[in-house]
Amino acid sequence: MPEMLEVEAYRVLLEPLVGATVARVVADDLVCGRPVGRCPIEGSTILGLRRTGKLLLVDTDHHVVGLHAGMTGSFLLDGVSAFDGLRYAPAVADRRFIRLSATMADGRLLELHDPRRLARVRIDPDESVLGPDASTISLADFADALGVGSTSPTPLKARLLDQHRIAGLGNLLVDELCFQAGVDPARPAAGLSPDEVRALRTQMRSTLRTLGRRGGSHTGILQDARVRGGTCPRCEVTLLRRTVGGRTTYSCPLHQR
DNA sequence: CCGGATGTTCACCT
DNA sequence: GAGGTGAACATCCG
Repeated sequence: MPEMLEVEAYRVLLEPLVGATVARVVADDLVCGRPVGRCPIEGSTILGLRRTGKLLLVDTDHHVVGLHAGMTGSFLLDGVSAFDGLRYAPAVADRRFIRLSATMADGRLLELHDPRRLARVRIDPDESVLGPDASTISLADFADALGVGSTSPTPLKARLLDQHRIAGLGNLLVDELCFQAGVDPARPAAGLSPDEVRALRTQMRSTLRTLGRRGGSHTGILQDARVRGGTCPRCEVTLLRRTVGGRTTYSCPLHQR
């Protein structure tokens, strides 16, 4: 599930916890791994919730807690998921996969559900390793992140997925945005013209806004065609299926150049 | 049974 | 140093 749109939904879900004091944290090896000793978050008061890219940041009066949902993690507040009522609701009901429970002093309950155990919880994470958030990155920083003008052969998609350069985009969002922008994700990012860079950023913002409203990363126009032999929603030709930037990539051979 | 999946990290190559 | 590849994590789905 989680690319930045889903993580933003988690942030909104958990926002009401601002002001709450954490009474008790029960977790497996994700956080406060030692069986003996207290979790350093117990007794802390939540001051705010932020997000950079796919990282959800909980500011408390003692520490910052970094919550990363990995590939299959989602959060529940008093049993309610951020996706309840939405079209695409991950199965979050299986209690076997609750990896962390945090009880507030007022009785409210925050839980992390994560079948594949790819989620991570970090105390005082190093936020400086993340690039600017994709939804707010400036044009200059965007061009910088792509390495425009350099001689690097690295494909556009690899640059867009690189969380150190731009934070928040995942495999689905990148394919969707390259499709919408009509750009081949395998092209060297460094070779994009200034006009293309500007257009790509505009498309990125619009894709994030549209899919965010619609319900997440998997609500793009390309989503249903992301199968072997899938056809372009515009041209009807068979989509290209390749590995680009280490991830399975679908693109249209005709209108993405 | 096998392959692949929305993510990250690390070892190991070129 | 820069990139790429494959494995690992644990589970589900086609």
